[in-house]
Amino acid sequence: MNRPMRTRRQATLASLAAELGVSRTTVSNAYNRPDQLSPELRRRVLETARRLGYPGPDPVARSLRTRKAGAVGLLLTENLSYAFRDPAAVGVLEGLALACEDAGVGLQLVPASPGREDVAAVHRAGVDGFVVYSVPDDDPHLAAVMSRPVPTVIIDQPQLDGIDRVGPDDAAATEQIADHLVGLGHRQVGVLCMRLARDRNDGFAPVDRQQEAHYHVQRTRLATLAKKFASVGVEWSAVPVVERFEHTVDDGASAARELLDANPHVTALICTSDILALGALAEAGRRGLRVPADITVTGFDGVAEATRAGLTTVHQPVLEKGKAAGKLLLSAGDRVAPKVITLPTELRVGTTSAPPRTAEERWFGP
Amino acid sequence: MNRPMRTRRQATLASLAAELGVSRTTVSNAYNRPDQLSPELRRRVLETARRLGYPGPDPVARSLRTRKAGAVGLLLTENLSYAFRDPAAVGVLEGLALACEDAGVGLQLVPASPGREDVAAVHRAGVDGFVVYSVPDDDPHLAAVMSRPVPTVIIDQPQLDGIDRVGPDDAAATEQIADHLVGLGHRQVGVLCMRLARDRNDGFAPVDRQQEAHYHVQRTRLATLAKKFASVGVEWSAVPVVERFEHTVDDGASAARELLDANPHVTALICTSDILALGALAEAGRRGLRVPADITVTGFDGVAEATRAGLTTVHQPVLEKGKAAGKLLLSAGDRVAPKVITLPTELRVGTTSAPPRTAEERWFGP
DNA sequence: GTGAAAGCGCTAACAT
DNA sequence: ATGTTAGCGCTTTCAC
Repeated sequence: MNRPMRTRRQATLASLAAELGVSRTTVSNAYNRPDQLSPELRRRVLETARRLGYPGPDPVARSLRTRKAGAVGLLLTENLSYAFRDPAAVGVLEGLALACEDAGVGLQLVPASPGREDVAAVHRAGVDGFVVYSVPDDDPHLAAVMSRPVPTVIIDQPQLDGIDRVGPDDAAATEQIADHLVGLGHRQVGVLCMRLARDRNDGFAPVDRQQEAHYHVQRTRLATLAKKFASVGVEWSAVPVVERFEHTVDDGASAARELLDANPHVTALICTSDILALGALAEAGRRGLRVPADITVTGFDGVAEATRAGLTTVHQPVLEKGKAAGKLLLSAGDRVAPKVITLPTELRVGTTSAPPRTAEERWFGP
Repeated sequence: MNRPMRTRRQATLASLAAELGVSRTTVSNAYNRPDQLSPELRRRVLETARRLGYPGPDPVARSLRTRKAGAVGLLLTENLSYAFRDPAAVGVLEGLALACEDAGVGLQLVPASPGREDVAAVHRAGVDGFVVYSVPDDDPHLAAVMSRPVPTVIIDQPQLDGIDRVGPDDAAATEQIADHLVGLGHRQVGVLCMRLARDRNDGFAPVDRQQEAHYHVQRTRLATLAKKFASVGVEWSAVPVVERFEHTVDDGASAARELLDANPHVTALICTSDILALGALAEAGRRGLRVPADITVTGFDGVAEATRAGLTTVHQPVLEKGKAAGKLLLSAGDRVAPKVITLPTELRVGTTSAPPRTAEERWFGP
């Protein structure tokens, strides 16, 4: 199994053909169309190839000629460490990888961290299409992807005219949660949300920042909450919304702390992701608040760990989302009109939501 | 942001040059070496490019010319669903992705499921090198990778002469666990291990199968256990070893069940992975066995979930493993002799290991 | 069943 | 600062 280190290929299809005294076509056929030449000749070709150390047709040259790279790119403008630690993201990745494997094409993670403004990697990626997963609408990498003449499908966000997209109906999903909370009687609520824009803002997010959010998913969820609560007389501009740039359980906890320190009378913490909610749960415990007796906490996504924790949340099928995106991309040639796939969501009421305590209960115990 | 659907590029560097009345070099320079031409001319080039819908130099053609694909391939001969559900594997993937991102190169998952004998995807992948993660030594995809004239580094297994490798010292790590168990006084032990070969065998693995295992990691761990326990008088051929093809918590549980049904007197369950150990823990609970009072359970890997469960295990730095592999691969040009990186492991004694109960205790309670 | 011709689209010496 | 030349290694009609 030993292998010499060489940086330059020594044998090519042409040199092999010369050595054998046959045409390049024949050698090419030996690899790509075995039925196009006699078994005996093919055997000879392959045998000579081994002797000369010819590793078979160069994939890049082949791709140039056939105009197929045999891979799709994945653009993920998130810190990889967070992406791989978020079960929802891992689920999407798994589904996408599955779809690619089924089709026998590679899945290439394109290097594009949020900080790096360098978009060259997108231009250099030898892929037949892109899947873009949850990036802000003003991301330069996204613009680079859009400038490439290959099919693209976007997962979750942003929503772009004429571009295939797969994602849940965020407004409807958020309504499910909001209705649940409103029904329970919550009026003094607080919100923990993910990054709203590319600039870092760990703290309260005023209404204008909410409305101008470059992450469509967060914008929609907040807007829907605002609408729902306004409809029962809650003045949204008075509702505390705490934003976190990073998406970790610890950030969820610190956000909850910040919110509760400033608004101790809040009866429900609405989180725009399970990860943040898990952190909120931890912080509630730390403060000696019982969930749901003293405070209600809800999440979003329905990841396994949240289910185990009994979190009230809206579940969305993340694996299916990745799979659907992959399939959509790989069948892009067959279509002409852009396609949007909306995935079903389901409210899962767990053990972290209940009616708010009354004022008396709050002072004198249940 | 709308974009026409076209499958064939309409403008090329050459046609753009013609339109502008300049040479192709100049256009190329406009993209790749801005300092090689006047800002004014460059502006004109880019402007005309936009007008003609020229998306910039074709990545594949550029790769052919420069002999750089700008991506590395990852060969993972495991069912993706299991790979993405194993925290250790996800950690490796993350580390590798991080290293690639740092270097600005893509990371391509090469489609190669265990079942699929089709090796073509390996030949078609336009990559500058491969990382191979934990595959059996007789895997046809591995052979295909080795036949390609690009640098390769292997994570964990197999060990191949002349090939870069990064992994823990499995023998030493296993000794740490074995010493711990032997020291506690365990002599009647059972083992739960992962797949030993490409053929499915969910059940007991006789000694010869253990010794002929195509997965070097499992082979080493079993051999080391055999040696250690033999040294204190335990007849290894009498030690039950249960193998599982799939690597899930449920499979760990069912393996534990199978083992304990046949060998109820076993005082310790040694698992060759945390995932299997987590399953064993669950099964112990189901049978009403207290851990560690009634039975000791140990794992291998030291993933976060195992730590949370208090599992006694050997920790290995999975993230660093992936990172190291990536760096090694990306610096392969600088070296001539193959390099092997051995990562440190650390015994982490948790709350799942204790001395075995004596015979009396077993009958009359503690 | 086999070969000749014609590029795929680009970059990198090396001139000028 | 810009152009000329010479391929990178391969596949694919289309003849024979």
